[in-house]
This record gives sequence, structure tokens and C-alpha cells, in this order.
Amino acid sequence: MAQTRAPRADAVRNRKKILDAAREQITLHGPDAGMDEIAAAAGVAVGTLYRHFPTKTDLVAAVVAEYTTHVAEAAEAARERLATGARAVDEITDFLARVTEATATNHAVKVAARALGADPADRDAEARAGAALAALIQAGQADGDIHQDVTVDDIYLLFSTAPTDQPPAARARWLTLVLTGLTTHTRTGGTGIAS
Amino acid sequence: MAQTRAPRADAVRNRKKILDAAREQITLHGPDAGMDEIAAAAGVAVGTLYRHFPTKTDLVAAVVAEYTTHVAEAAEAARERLATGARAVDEITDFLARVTEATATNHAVKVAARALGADPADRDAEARAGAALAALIQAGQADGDIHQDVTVDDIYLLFSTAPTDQPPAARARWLTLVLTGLTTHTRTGGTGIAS
Amino acid sequence: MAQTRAPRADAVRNRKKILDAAREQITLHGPDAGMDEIAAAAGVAVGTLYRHFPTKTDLVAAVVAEYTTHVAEAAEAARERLATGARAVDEITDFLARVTEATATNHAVKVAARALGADPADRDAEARAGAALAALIQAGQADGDIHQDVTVDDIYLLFSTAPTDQPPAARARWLTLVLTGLTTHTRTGGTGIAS
Amino acid sequence: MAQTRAPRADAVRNRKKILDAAREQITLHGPDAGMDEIAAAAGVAVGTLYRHFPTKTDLVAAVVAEYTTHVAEAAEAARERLATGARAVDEITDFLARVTEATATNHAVKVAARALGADPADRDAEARAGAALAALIQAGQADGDIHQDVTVDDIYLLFSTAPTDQPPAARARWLTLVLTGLTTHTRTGGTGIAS
DNA sequence: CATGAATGAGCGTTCATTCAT
DNA sequence: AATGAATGAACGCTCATTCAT
Repeated sequence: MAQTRAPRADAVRNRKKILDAAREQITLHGPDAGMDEIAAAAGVAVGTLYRHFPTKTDLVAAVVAEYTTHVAEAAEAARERLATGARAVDEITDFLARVTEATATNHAVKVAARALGADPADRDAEARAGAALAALIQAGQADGDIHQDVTVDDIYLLFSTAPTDQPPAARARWLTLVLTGLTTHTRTGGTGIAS
Repeated sequence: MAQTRAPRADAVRNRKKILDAAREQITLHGPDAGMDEIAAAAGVAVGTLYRHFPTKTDLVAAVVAEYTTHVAEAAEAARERLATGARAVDEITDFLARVTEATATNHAVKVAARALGADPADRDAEARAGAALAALIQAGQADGDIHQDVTVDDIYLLFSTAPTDQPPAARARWLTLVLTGLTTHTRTGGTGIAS
Repeated sequence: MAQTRAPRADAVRNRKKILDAAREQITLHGPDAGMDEIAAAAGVAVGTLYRHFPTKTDLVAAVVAEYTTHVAEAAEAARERLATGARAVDEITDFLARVTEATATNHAVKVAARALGADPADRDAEARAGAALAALIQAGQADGDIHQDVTVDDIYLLFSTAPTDQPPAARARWLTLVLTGLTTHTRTGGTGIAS
Repeated sequence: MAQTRAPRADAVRNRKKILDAAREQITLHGPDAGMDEIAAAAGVAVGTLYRHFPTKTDLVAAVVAEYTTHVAEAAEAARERLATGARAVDEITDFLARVTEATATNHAVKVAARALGADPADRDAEARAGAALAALIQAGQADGDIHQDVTVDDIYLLFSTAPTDQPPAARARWLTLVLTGLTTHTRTGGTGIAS
């Protein structure tokens, strides 16, 4: 009897609580946040935590996957704005700023993921983000705003190492410097001495 | 365990062996490389390791200090080559390539240092590196090759996040992208719109 | 190592097993009895031991507390027997013999407690023991059997140093000698000069 | 050549320095005073320490032996004063007070000796002390001041557990209580109620 | 004979993971 | 399915003792 009811909802709710607690605890106490601490913060017992995520690595990978999904959605939203007349280079700039910001929030989680060798996890989200980003780049190149040689991999290469543990001012300066390497616009208007 | 029956190297030799083993093991197994593993890799007993470095933090700090000294020497050598007619922008490029290379070797060590709260260690070496770098930047700006707004902190900001765990080809590409943000030279010859 | 494959005793039973094992191991091997040894003797893993007692100090303090409670109960039982016509000096004698006996079992534990700086632990039990003992002394003094100047602190002072590592015969002799200092009774009938 | 000279004097001096340092360090830092600390305090290297005392147990035993010798000498001096008309019970009282005092100074050393299972060490000194004490007791019994049943072992039994870690006032009170058990003198002059 | 660097078993403690309830 | 007590390998570190110099 009762084929479709109650237990499901609880499990889903627990999964969410655990993921939130994990992100929070890792952000707070670093990669060494214990499974017991995370379970306690989530209001469940360790056993329950392990029912949802068989290893710590799996848990951290899931937290990262949430973030990856978030990034993919941001990339797709940016691409869609192109259809409504937005300029590609502006969308890319905005997107990268947003990603850098979000990554800063998740810095400790990323460190933990690397320490544990956690998989990039959500291949689907990555593919969606990659496709959207490729479209944005292509549009920017068509506009003449983005260097012809820039690829999606370039973006990944640069932003995978954003200084997300630095204060906002430093992050902003970093973004400026890096964007100058991607776009065709010079930063300072030059000094008139350029070779 | 030490197979060669310890031919009684003196303390200086042991210190070197331990530092090398520490760098190697941390690079190999991450910040969690055990003191016992490091000692074994160095061919000494744990006690010896602890005689030289009272805590793991001290050990990691010493490894970082070696690297910092190395960087400082490279920066000073580059500055000295200016006197013999070298072009500043070329020296900076070379220096950064070299540092990125060296940092790749020390990436995990840096992570470990941060995880353990190890001191920036060698203030003197840092000061020397900063001074030399400032001279190089100034010369590059006088030549018109480096953007007027570039500072030593910019260099630090960018290179503290070099993708040192990526393969050489990726690191080379990263360097290219980042240098474009520092120099007044355009990368691709542009699309006809570039400055 | 646990041969019987741990029939899943509940926490209360384990706590008792650990306390017993701790008392036994410390009595056997002195304050340096290892936590691993104690755990093995209790038939649990170290982790379980640490779940019940977060530090060695806590464990030793708990063992001492058990003993203190035991003493307090003996003292109160002795006092209650006064109401049924028992002679105070006899009850005191019995009580001290019993305590000396019990202390012999706990000698090494006390030493360990001091070595680790473990708290006097059970203030409540101590207060109860003190109150009962004071009543007994007062009754004994009213009977004229106990010297007027004897206090509870005197008893503590003497019995805190009972030769609990000596064989029973020596302990009995010690008790005789010490009681002579507390009671108004002479021991040997004297030499004709005694009061 | 030079058959009888130099090296001897150095060795003797070192032995003394080490024993003094050991007593001092153990008194200061408890039984856990390290061999390195003791060697450093003595101004020698560990190797030298180990040449004089093959194990820590041997070292502590030697420190205790020094103290035992001191006690033996005090006992013999007391006995000799009998010949000059001193009253035995007074000499015994003085002697025990002095021993208690000296033991208080060496409390930590004794604890260390017990922890290490160090031998009573100096059999000769013990024999001399025992003989002198026996003579004193016999004289006191002849005077009618000491209970007829008191033996040298009784004294050892009581004083081996003097509360040497207590403040002077407590130690004095303890002495008073214990002596009352040995002598035929009552402490308070009684209450007139004594049985 | 002194030195002090080297040894390595051992300690107290932690924590990802398992499993009886 | 959830619980949380139990597990035990592993960690950083100490220190009595050894031995090449």
C-alpha cells in the first residue's frame, strides 16, 4: 500500500540538509571538517549521511556539482541574453565576474575536493556550460571584441585558478588583468610608446 | 628499513636529504604526506627528521623558504642582465616562465604550507625578489613594453595562482594569456580592430 | 584482536568494562599503562575508549571518582550504624581498615591521577564522606575514645599515605600504629609509665 | 706513561655534576625530566651521562642512594649522641623530623624511582641506618619512652609514606600524630574520660 | 673518553567508515 | 530507513638509548 508517499520526501529533504551543512562546515572549518560535524550540523546521524554519500569524497563531489550546475545555468542565461541584443563581451565579463564571486564563496570546498581527488562530477552541467560559453566566445569574436585564438579551454584554464582566497579588491584587479589577455581592448589606452 | 645501513652522513647532508624528500613526498602525495613517509624517503628515522625540524609546519616552511630563495635569486639575476643590454620585457617573460616552472614543482608544498599555517618564511628573500622585480617592471615600462599600471603586486597576484598542476602545454598557454594582460603587445596580430 | 567478535554490548556495559580494565591495567603497569592496552584489556577498540573518555586524564579521573564514591558510601554506612548502638571508635577503625584495603587496590590509580593532574573529581562524594567522618569522630570523642584534637583533616592526612603497596600484614601493622596516635587507648599495656 | 693522573678527577667531577643535575631536574620537572635535559643541566652531553649511568633507572637509583647515605649518617650521628647523655626518644624524634624534611626535598625523586622500579640501591647505607636506628629504639625502650613492640621495620613502614608532598604545617602535624603511636607519651594529657 | 646526531618503538589521539540495533 | 556506538589504521610527536666520529 501507499506506493508513492512519505519516505521519499524525507530522503530528499535530508540530502539537501546534508549538502548545505557540508558546504557550510567546509567553508567554516576547511577541508578537515569531520563527517560527524557535518552530520551534526545537518541534524542527522552519521549513518544517515553515509546512506546518502558513501564516502567523504562523494559528498564533496556532490557539493561541487551543485556549484557546477549553478555555473552552467549562469552561462546559459548569458547566452540567451545574446538573443535580446546583449553584447557578447559584456556578457562574458559579467559571467566571469559572477563565477569568480561564486567560486570565492566555495573556495574551501574546491580545496577539499582537490585534496580528496573528488571527480569533476557533473559532466552534464559541464557540457552545458561549455556549450554556452563557446557560443558566447564565438559571438564575441564575431564582434571583434575577443581574440580569435581564445577557446573555452582558455577560460577554464584561467578561471580554474582565480585567487578566490584573496580579498574582493584583489579579485577585481585579477579579473581586470586577465580579461585584458582575452579581449582586444587595451586597458590603459596605451602610452603612445608601444612598439 | 634503511637498507644501506646509514653510512653516517653528517647533519648538513641529512638536512638536505630531508628537504628534498619532503618536497618530493608532498608533491607526490599532497599535504597529507606523513612524516614517517618523508623520513623513510629521506633514508632517515623520524627522530632525525624531528631533530632538524621540530614540527611538520617547520619542515614545510623550510621547503617553501628554499623555493623563495630560488625565486629571489632568479629575479636578481634577471635584473642584473639589464645592465648588459637585455630587454626588460624579455627578462620578465623568461623570469615568469622559470618561476612558473619552479612553482609547478612546489605547488603541493604551497598548498601544504597554507593548510598548516606555515609562515611566509623568508622575508629577506621576498624583499630581494620584490626589489628586483620592481626594477624590471620599471625598465619595461620605460621601454614602453609593460603597461604603465602594472605593479609588483599584480605579478604576485597572477603568479600566485599559476596552474601549476597542469601539463606543460597548458602552463605555456596560461603564460601567454596572462602576459598579454601585462604587456602592450597584442597577441595574434588582431582582427584589424585591436589597438 | 577482540576474539569474541564483540557481541554488541551497549554503551553502559562498555563504560563499566573500560573502567574496570583501566583500574586493573594501571594497578598492574603503573600510570604508564597505555590507552591501547587498557582498551585491549576491556575488549574494545581504542576509539570506543575515547568515545567514553575523551582523554586519559578523564579516564583516570573517572576511576578515582568510582573509588571516592565507594569511600563516601562506606563512611555513611558507618555513621548510620551509630544509630543502632555501634561504638564510634570501632566503626572508625573498621572504616579505616576498609578504606586502606580499597586504597590498596587504587594506589597506582591515585599516583596516575596525580601524574596527569586529574581533578579531585567527585566533590559531592568527598563532601558526603567528610560529613559522615566528622560525625563519627565527634561521637568517638564524646565517648572519650578519640583524642580531642583529632579532625577529619588528620584522618585524610594519615590515610592519604597508607602504605597501599605493601603486603596485608604490613598494612595491618601500619593501621595499628596509626590508630594508636588517634585513640586514647594505649597499645601494649605500656611499661608502667604510659598514662 | 702517566699512570695515576688526570682523567680520574674529571670523571668524578662529572659524576657529581650529573647527580646534582638529575636531582634538580627531577625535583623541578617531575619523573618525566628527560635524559637530555638532565645532561644539559649538568653541562655534559647525553653520551657522557650514559657512560656514568647506563640507564635512567640507574641514574635515579644513584640519586636515591645519595639520599640514603645522608639518612644513614644522620642515624649514626643520633646514636653517637646517646653516649654523650642525650635522651633516646628526643634523638629519634629529631631524626625522624629531619628525615621527613629531607624526604620532602626528594619527593619527586622517590616518585621517579618507584615509577622506574629503581632498586633501593645502597644496601650498605641501609644496613648502617638500620643498626643505628635499632640501637636508638632499644635505648628508648629501656628508658620507657618507646612502646616495647616498636621495631625498625615499624619506623620504615611509617616513614616510607610520609606526606612529603604536603606543606610544612601538614608534615609537622603528621609527625605529631605518628609519633604518638610510637611513644608512650599521650599527646593531649587526656580528657579525664579515657577508658 | 666525550660528543651529539641518529634511531625507532611507542604514545595519546583522531576520524572515515562499518554495522548491530 | 535512521541511529550512533564501535572500529582500527594512521597521524604527529617524544625520548631512552646507541654509535660513528
